[in-house]
Amino acid sequence: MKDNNAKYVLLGLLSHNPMTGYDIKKSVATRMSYFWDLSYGQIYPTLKDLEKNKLITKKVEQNEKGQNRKVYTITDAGTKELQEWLAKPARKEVHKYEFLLKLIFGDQADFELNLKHIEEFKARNQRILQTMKLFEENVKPILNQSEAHFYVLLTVLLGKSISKASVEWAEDALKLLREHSGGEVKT
Amino acid sequence: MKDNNAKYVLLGLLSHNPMTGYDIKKSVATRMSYFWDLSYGQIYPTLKDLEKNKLITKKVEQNEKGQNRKVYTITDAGTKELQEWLAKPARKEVHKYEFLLKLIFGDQADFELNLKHIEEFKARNQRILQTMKLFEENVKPILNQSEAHFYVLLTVLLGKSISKASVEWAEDALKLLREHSGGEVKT
DNA sequence: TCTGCTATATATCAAATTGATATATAATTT
DNA sequence: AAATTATATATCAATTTGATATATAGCAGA
Repeated sequence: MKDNNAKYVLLGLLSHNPMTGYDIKKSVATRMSYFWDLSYGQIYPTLKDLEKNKLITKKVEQNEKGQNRKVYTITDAGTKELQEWLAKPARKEVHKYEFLLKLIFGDQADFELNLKHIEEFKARNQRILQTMKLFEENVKPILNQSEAHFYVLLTVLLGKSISKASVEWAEDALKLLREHSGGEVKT
Repeated sequence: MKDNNAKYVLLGLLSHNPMTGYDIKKSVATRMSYFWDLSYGQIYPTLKDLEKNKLITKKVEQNEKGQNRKVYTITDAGTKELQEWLAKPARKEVHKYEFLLKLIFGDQADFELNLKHIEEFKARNQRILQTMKLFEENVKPILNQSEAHFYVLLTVLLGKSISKASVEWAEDALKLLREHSGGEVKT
């Protein structure tokens, strides 16, 4: 079977709770919003694939009201596969900062435009920072309830640190840019 | 023609200097290493496409020794297209932290494994931090030589801030993890 | 000298991913 | 009553990735 990260995200999440594809999408979009993303185009085919290979099992919940929910549960083989993957070294981080792509060509644009890109980046990171602080507050009181919470906290703390550093950079960059553009050169 | 970021990376780089596809690959891999990546599979087809649409022009350098170099130069239409793109708001940042994917399922692994993932992340970021410091030192003395250098500096400063924050997080996380695993619970 | 390694340079392609869209129903808001 | 949001599954064209193929030059070391 194909060996992509999506496979292990699903196994990992299902190792905590049985879930539907829709649940998984939501889970990734909240818990992992800072550092990962999965589309339905990855989730549903991968669920099929995992089931075919007996790493998870499907149970169709007959629901009178609404769509039938297909709830997936991890198997022992699935748990083993997950643990083997966890033992392998991680690949290096991948980043895409589209705004830096625009900023690095800032000499081709005018001052206000460059300011705007930085300000929008700052605003995005302020929102993320707030979210991370909220997550932190929510997880800290329930740390003792489950071993898994501790690891969620670690990931949240990285998101918090980086978004904070990003906001601080933005403030410095705005200052530097204003000096660079506005400041007359003194004798 | 297709409208992807690769197109604008090429136009942006060619707005500074005429280059070959190979030069572009190297340029992205150094200047932009922190925040963007382009494969040959994007570069060569996009160069063809840009030339067909007269946003760049090709000049084949007849080289007795070695392969012929195809040097591309941006046109006025290309410059205009670049500037229009620069004026549009940037999309939000995309991150992939594979090690966090492993760490967030840390309850399924053992202590040493989780430590190892954090340590490797720390090492990666220490290397990046050093590179960014080097870039900073190299660019600062030549800031007055070209307007473009100032914008490169801004991007380098963000890479520096974030890799520094990442190293610091790693140190805190290692401490927290050791406490979490090793510390006996007191009355 | 020749062997292997690195650098220059262009090019392609299978496999994976993205982002959008389609379908259907329930619940909630206006 | 209509519109919007939420739940839930599914597909697919377009794009991106990562690897590989091809060819030549230059250099280090055995």
